[in-house]
Amino acid sequence: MNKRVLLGMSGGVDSSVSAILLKEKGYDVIGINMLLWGEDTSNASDASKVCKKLHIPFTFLDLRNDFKKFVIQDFIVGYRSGSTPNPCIECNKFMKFGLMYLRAKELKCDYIATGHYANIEFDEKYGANVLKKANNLKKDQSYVLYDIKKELLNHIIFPLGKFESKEEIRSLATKYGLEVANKPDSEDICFIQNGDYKEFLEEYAKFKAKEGNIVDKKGNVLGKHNGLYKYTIGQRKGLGISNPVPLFVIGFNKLKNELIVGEEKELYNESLLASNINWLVDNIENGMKVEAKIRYSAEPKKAKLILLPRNYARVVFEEPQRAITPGQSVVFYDGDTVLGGGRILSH
RNA sequence: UGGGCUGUAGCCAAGCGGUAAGGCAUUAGACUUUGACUCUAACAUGCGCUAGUUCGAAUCUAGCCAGCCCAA
Repeated sequence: MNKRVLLGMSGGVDSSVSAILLKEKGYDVIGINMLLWGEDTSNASDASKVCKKLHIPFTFLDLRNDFKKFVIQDFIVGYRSGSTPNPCIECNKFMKFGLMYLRAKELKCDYIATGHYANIEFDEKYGANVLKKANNLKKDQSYVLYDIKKELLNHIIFPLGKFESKEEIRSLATKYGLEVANKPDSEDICFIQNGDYKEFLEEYAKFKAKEGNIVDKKGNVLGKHNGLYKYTIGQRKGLGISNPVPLFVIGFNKLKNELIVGEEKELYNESLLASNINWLVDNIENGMKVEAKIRYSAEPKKAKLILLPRNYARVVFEEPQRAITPGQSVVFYDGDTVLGGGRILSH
């Protein structure tokens, strides 16, 4: 009997091609579309059309309440506390590799699959299935997957992980006559339509712009800001201060409602403290050397890992890192293998 | 109303007779399944105003205006 797979389908090219690939490999595929936000069901109907074309069953899940509870709440709380959250990580943890997995078990599926760019392979060194970077490093999404449960690694398939280019995937979609072949890649935060997260916070979470001072490290007032949530560490745009050299946000003072700015060199720090560490492999040792990646689009950098109680860790880099930002995640790699990661609390 | 200094884009600022550097800010693209960073492009027919000298003036001269400083 064929193995059964529940495939998350966004209605885009990637997940649609994933359906083809799984089917070709002989899996019994069930397509599922999850509505996370808003009223727009066009993606669901795109996904449904693809399933129809490929003769696979299609199912639908309205997860909007859970999405609000797990992802949106975290996003809002993050900004309220002056940090910069990454909602994609929460979404993967709770939605795609949380609730969708539960649904898969209900449907008696052996695996779940998504169109993420990452690989899962058995690795001798760790004696288990591990999460690895995608072959196409430009599209690699292993970073946003570090917070899933380790046990799931035995039940996930990423059909696109081995592809070297997006073009191959699009041409496969064309070859099979999928209408979605030329849909643009999705970008930006999915629940924020016009790309303006500040507006979202103001309208949905009732954030109010509260004016305060922009100061340097010594406390000299350099200008005014209009709401700390509009800024993140390392940000340069939108300060409105004339200065011989560019100024960047280097910190916040929540109590005084002050934005602290400084020159680029002041953005560098050589260690960070992270909490809520999730491990995807077993053999982690205190003091071990890893490569640590501090944001989605950063290069992993050599660092030493110091394990602390209660799932905290300190990460000490060989070279100072630019703009270590509370709320973002640090993900640990051993070459291509994701060891785990956690949330940055401070530098 | 004696003396001195300054006046170049939203801000800072170079130029000191040969036809307006640069930085910040801003805007538009690129990059990107987070926020940022980064990259590319755009941004003063005009240099406080008016007259003059000159083939040619932001640059020299005169007057005026504005601001600052020193002395009364």
